[in-house]
This record gives sequence, C-alpha cells and structure tokens, in this order.
Amino acid sequence: MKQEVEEQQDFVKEVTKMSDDFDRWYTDVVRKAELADWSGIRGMMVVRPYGWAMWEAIMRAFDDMIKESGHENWAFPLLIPREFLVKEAEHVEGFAPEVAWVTKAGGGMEELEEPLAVRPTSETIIGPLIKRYIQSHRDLPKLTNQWNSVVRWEMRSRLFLRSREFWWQEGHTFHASAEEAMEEAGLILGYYRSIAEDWLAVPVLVGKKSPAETFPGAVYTLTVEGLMRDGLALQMGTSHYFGQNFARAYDISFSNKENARELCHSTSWGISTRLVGALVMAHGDDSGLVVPPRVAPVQVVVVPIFRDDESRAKVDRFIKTWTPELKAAGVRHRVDWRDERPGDKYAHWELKGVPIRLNVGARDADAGQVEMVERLTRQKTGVPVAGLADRLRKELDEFQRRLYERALQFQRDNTFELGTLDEVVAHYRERGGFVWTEWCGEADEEARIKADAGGVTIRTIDQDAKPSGKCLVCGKAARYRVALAKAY
RNA sequence: CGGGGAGUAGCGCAGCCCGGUAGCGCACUUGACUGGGGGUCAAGUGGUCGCGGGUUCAAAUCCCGCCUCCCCGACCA
Repeated sequence: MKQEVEEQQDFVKEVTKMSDDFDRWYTDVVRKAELADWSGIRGMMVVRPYGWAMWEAIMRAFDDMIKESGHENWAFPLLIPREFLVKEAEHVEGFAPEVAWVTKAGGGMEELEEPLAVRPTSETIIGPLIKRYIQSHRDLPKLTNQWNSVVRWEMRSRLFLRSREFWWQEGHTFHASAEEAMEEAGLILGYYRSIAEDWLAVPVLVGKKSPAETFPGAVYTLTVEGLMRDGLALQMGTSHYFGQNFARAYDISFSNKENARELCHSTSWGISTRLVGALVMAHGDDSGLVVPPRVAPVQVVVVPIFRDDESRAKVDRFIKTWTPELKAAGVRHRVDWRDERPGDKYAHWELKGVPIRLNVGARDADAGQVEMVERLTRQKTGVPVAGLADRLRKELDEFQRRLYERALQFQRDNTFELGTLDEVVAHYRERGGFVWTEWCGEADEEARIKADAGGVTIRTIDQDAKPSGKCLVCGKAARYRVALAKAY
C-alpha cells in the first residue's frame, strides 16, 4: 500500500532550483551534498569523502573489468622530460597549450637544465619506458593501466567537469597487429558503455569522433556521450587507436616470428572523476542528488524516530535486530543517530541522493515494520522486517533500473532528426539535446556547424549507418550519419 | 588570457562613497521544552576585515601591487 506525497517540491530548501539556473544548481548540489569544493588554489579541487566514494565504486567496477581481460596496473612518473614530450608532433601540438612545467627545484630554487612537464596524459612517458619491456612478439600484448591524477592548465574550471588536476585511469596497450589493437580499443569502449549505463544509469551514444575531435596523435577516437538534464552532452569516456604513430615516435618495436623488426600498434583510453559530475547532472533534481544504487556510498539510510530515552532504547533494540541481516546481504546502510530532528535528516539525505530511507519509530517497532521512502517519488511504504534485506536488494535493483529508464526516456525525448544547417541553427536557438543528421565529412563543413549553431559540435559518428542523403551544410552526398550537440 | 563583479566569523551578507578601533541572519556551544517533513525560548563562543606595501595621529574604509572566487567570451577529460 503506497501513498502519494502531496507536495514534494520544497522539501530541500538550500539548493538553487534546477529550472532557475542549472549551473548554480549544479554547484550548489556538488558543494552542499559534500562531494567536492574548490581549494583556493586556482582550478584545483578538493574531492570530499562522499564524492570520492562514488569514484571508488567506479574504480572498483572498471578495475575488475580490465583485470578480467588481462590488464595490469602500473605506476609511471609524474614528470616528463621535455625531450620525451615533444617526440610525437601532433600530440605535442594538441597538448602544448595546457601543459604545466617544473622549471626550478631545490632549496635554492635552481633552474633545471631540462624542464619537466607535469603529465597531462602519459603516452609520452610510458612510450619510452615500456619499450624496455617489449623485445619479442612473446612480450605482446602489453596491457597496462594506471590510476593517477594529471594536470592540464585549463583557463576555466568547473567542479568535476573541468579542473586543473583531475583523477582518472589511463590505459595504454601495445599490440603486435593493427587488428588486435583496434579490437582492444573497441573492447574498452564496451566497458565504458557498461560503466555509464549499467553502473551510473546514464544511457550513452557510442561511436567514433570526427577528425576535428580526435585525440591528438590518434588514428581514431571512440567515445561514449551522455546527455545531461540541461540538454548538453558530456563526453564520458574515450578510447583511442594510435596505429603505429606513437610506436614510430618512440621506436617501440618487437621481433616478429620471422625475426623481423616491427613497430607496435598501440591504444590509450581513459575515464575520469568527471563521471561523478555526469551522475549529478544526469539524475539530480531540485532536492539535490539522486545516486544510482550501484555506486551509492550509502544505499539505505535509517532514520530513528524517538522522543525520550525509553523510546530511543526501544527503537535502538529494534533496529539492531535486522541491521546485521542488511550487512550480511551487502546492503550499504547507515543508521543516522545524529542529534538532529527527523525533518533535518530527511532533507540531508535527500540532498545527498540516498536511494532508500527507512523511518523507524516506536510504532514501527511494535508493528515489526519500517516505513520505506524512496528518493525518486518519495512514496512511503510500510515494510515488514521479516525478509527486509531481500526486499531492499530488490528495491535497489528496481531503483537502478528505473533511474536508467528515466534517463533513457529523457534522452529519447531530447533526440531529434534534422536535415539542414538552417534547421539545426533554429533548433539550438530553442533547445538542446542530440540532433542526428548527415555530413559529407569535410572539415570546413564541420567548422561551419560550430560557428553558425553557436558551439554545436559533432559528438559522434554512427559507425553502422549507411547514409543516403545530403550533407546538412553543403548539400553534397553525405558520407556519415552524425549526432550533434552542445557539449561541456 | 580579454571584459565585468566580488573577497568582512564555518556559510550568506551590511558597514567602505563621507577614515575614529566590527555588526546582522543562519550555523555552532550550553540549558529547557520538544521530536513521524527543516521546532520554540534563553544565555553564550567565534574576526590579524584575502595578502603585502603606502598615506594618516588613526585604515575594513583612501592609494599601489599581488592572490583567490564568480559571471561573460576564446581553449579543453
């Protein structure tokens, strides 16, 4: 027996409404739900335990996936000698504007003979180091990954989405053949899709980047693109195939079965703490966060309700009869005994997006039940404590599924099909979302879209589609079916 | 990095124009009554006024330099 809550708009009062100002809403939620803060050092953030715990859940999930397929974690240096950094011309050109340099060191701040770059990504240090470990075709594939932070000197920053330092994983793999390397890039993209969809409950478009959006130095870049609730797209993970570009620059080669020297084929791929921002912007509402159960630091919060020592003791005893069962069942839960009023606690945990709250008072103890309230609809349901752990696991699975369904519906409602640049320009004057259209493949036409439609870019190319129509810009025969969007 | 705005208690702000030794709300502490959606009352704690320099008998207030944050642009996971 479920009862609807009449008015649910204003339960959490300390967050700017999403509809009033999405950017302020986002910042309010990230800070007030205790995910992260600015540090006072320009562009550098502090990730707080509640935010980091979500990243930890993502790390665990992804780390399990790559271990399963034979990848190994390494640690490579933070600082990259200039001579290494500059070897792959296209790559350097792409990253040069945002590299931070160490030029002085020691007590006397002595000038270094060779400046050291703080890694913006590690291709250029891993390349020259990994070649030591690759001699023969028997040493391949080399499937490496590292969990670390990197520094990119961004001019404008946003919590989780763009900061001068961010935490991520960067995978770097080396293969004996192009086919195998391309397969690797595709395998990882599938993992990224799973992280986004199965774990974060964010549906994504999966495809290839246009040349203009391809990672510097890559032959091609694969991407997963999510849609945030303000209609902007967010790149949630990329996987790059390098061909032999990096192997050539760093002479990463091996002896094949015929004892001939051959260059490796390599890939790299990454997902970052940006995904925590994605989860906020894809699921949040005017009351704050809504956290997908699979990555939720707290899946179930218990709010005891009592009025004196006697009822407090009674409620405490009652709660202790079933929390061990929750623990055994792997339900991440917390009992909130803080000395606050129940209403405060409700608002607090709603802002933090905890999927399920259990209100437990003396009445419930007598009845052998709890009052279950779920975060999306705030529906209240009386649930007997017999079999509570199983029930909660079912509810959490259901919550995860509904969150994904809701996000998928949103994505569908905000995905359009248009044929001409004029239509695209008109569309983005009014709203956001993805627009599928067809494109000839020329860089000038791509630049034209960006210029005319106010920053709209090609987010991804559908690799399976065979276009039959005309390019939206020039009207010539189209070669690619592409998804457009304004993006973060 | 260009244009605009701002830094005063943990948070949000007033005071600055017109110099005279620091204030309000929330939070916090203690106590009482309370407790199923952000309660009431009372008494308290907390500040080198972003940093450095200058002018002055005297600087949160005026002048110069720097740092940080916010908004708008160009660059980006």
